[in-house]
Amino acid sequence: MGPTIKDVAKAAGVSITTVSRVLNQYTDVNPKTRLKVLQIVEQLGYKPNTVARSLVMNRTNTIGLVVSELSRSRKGHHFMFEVLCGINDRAQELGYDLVLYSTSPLMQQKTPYMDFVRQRRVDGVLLMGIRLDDPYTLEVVDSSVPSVLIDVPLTSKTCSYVQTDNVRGAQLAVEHLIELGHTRIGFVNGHAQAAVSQERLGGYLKALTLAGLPYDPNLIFYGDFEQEDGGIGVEALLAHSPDLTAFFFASDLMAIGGIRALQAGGRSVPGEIAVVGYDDIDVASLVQPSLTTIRQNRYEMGRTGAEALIRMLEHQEEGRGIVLSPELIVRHSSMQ
Amino acid sequence: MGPTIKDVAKAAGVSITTVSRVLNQYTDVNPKTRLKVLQIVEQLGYKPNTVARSLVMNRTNTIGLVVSELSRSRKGHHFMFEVLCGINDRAQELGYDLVLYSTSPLMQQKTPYMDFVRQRRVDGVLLMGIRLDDPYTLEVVDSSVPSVLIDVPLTSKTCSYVQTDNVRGAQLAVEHLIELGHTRIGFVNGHAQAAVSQERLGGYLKALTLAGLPYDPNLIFYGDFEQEDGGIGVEALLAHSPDLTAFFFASDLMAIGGIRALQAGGRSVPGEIAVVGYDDIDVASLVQPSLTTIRQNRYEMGRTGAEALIRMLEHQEEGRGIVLSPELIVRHSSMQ
DNA sequence: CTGTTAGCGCCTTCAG
DNA sequence: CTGAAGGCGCTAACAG
Repeated sequence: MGPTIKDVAKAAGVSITTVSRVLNQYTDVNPKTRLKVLQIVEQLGYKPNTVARSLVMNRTNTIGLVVSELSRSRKGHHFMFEVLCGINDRAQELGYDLVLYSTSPLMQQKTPYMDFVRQRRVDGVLLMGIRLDDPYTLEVVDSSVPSVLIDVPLTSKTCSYVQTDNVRGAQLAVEHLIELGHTRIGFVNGHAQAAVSQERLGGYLKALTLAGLPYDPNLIFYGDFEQEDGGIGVEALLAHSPDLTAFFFASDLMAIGGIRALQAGGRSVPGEIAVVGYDDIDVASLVQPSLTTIRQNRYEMGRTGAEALIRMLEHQEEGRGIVLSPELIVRHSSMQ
Repeated sequence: MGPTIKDVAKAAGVSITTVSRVLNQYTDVNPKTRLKVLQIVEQLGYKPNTVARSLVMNRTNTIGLVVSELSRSRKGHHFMFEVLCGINDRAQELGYDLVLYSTSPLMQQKTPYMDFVRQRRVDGVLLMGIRLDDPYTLEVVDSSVPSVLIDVPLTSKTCSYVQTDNVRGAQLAVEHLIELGHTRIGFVNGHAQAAVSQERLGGYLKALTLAGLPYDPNLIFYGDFEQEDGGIGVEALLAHSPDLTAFFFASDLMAIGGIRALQAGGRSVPGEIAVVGYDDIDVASLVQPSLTTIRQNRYEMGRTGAEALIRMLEHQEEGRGIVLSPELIVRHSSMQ
């Protein structure tokens, strides 16, 4: 293949050691020698072999991104891609390569987290889309490999997390509905094994409490973030409580499914029923009516996560939680 | 870190070589020895160091995915993510790791393709989102590194491509409109430096010709696949030719932008103007009116691309073009 | 069937 | 300021 450090050394008339010194920014090299070496490097088009370097340095300058069910779930598309972009951009800026892995609960059972990491030789790992009950969740927290969890609020010495403030987000959504005069607000949440679901439930309750509204457990439905779950949730909740005038959904996809079901049932949105979603995916502004929702800065979550990981790697920082702010985006689905 | 092959050898009372033989499925090993070694491997939790292996084998079992402007363009999100999933899944099935890189024309100018590949030590590369006039385009074709282009129909001994039949796709779209009785059909194409744009133009013309309709260059507008380009295109074309009754857009995003502009201008879709898009992104079925479009099986493109690359890698297959079939999806935007 | 011997390309003490 | 020597963990002839 290409020239090696040996070729450079020979052509420059110096030892391999000296070339290595020049390449690694050592200062104790004669300026003339340095220049000569750099010249040859340029001329030969020498590129250091990162594999060899990794072997001796025992670090690869590579971080892994582990995604659960990457291609299975449609809900992921909207959320994950931008996080991925953010991670990728920041990692690249900081000089790290990004390797992608998708897992499933089944695979996680077969291959322990540490085995996985040790074999791939990544310096650190970001994980996204994993649930509280996934095998890796605990392993990640306990392991000695620097890791960052996206949307799972757990920390340890070697484990950080990044998420948007879900309590606050849900609170913003529900307070918005309350301000519009709604008092009977249905909540179609995500599945209970998502950390975000628990937090959003907290925000929903907090908003009710602060407004002095009663908590009615019959107004809550647990779906799986997918579009169809929205419709199912709406019907289930309305069947039991026909007096609902507003719905808060834990994902935009569910909100869209919910709106479709409402419209199919002859109820107009926002005329009779107000709707707020969560995420602000691209579609949110394109559907009719356009969706009032809670925006998460997904790209920034990715960037922040990558940066947090690399700081742990390079400065032995301890794990910590990073919480970004959500934002209420008012559109037509909640207009009076 | 973990145990090395040396530890296994010592514990098993054999030489390193023998352990290596067992690990690499050599047949000339005493069954008893093999068993003993495997036992120790299991017991110690030994995992081979892929970096060391890569160094001596001179191959990393890793493929790169180079994406141009990954996070810049919104148009990419919808298309690229599913291709990515397909690539990732197939690569994983075939035992390869996937490393992600985003480039820009500027970066491509600074770092030649070969330098890039040699430094990262990937065995092969898939490229997506690059334009005909991107620096890498030619380099990829000429280079000795096995590569696969997504949506750029160029081949060489070491370079394959995967795409959906864009001539056919555009033809399906336009023929559908013609069958509905339209004879003055505007075409909002993508930018001319995308290979797909040239081909879709070909399909548009083919459909017209086969139907005996005249070709009017004034009915064609070149956008950049983004939503706003659709609106701009529609207005430009209508200003010149107010008699248009149908539009074909080279992307669903442009189609949505176009529909918005038409509606804002007081023209109903599909009542007065019929619209067909391209891609069948998620949103297509959610907008109002739902979008008639040409579906590309993006996931399959990714899988096929990864597989083609790995076949070149493992069986020294020569580069070839792979063309998948598009499909017309009829929805409301073209209904009479 | 198994061990010995050489590296893969690079970094890093340790002596000059 | 520079070179020689050893080793990272693994594979691959080459002898036995």
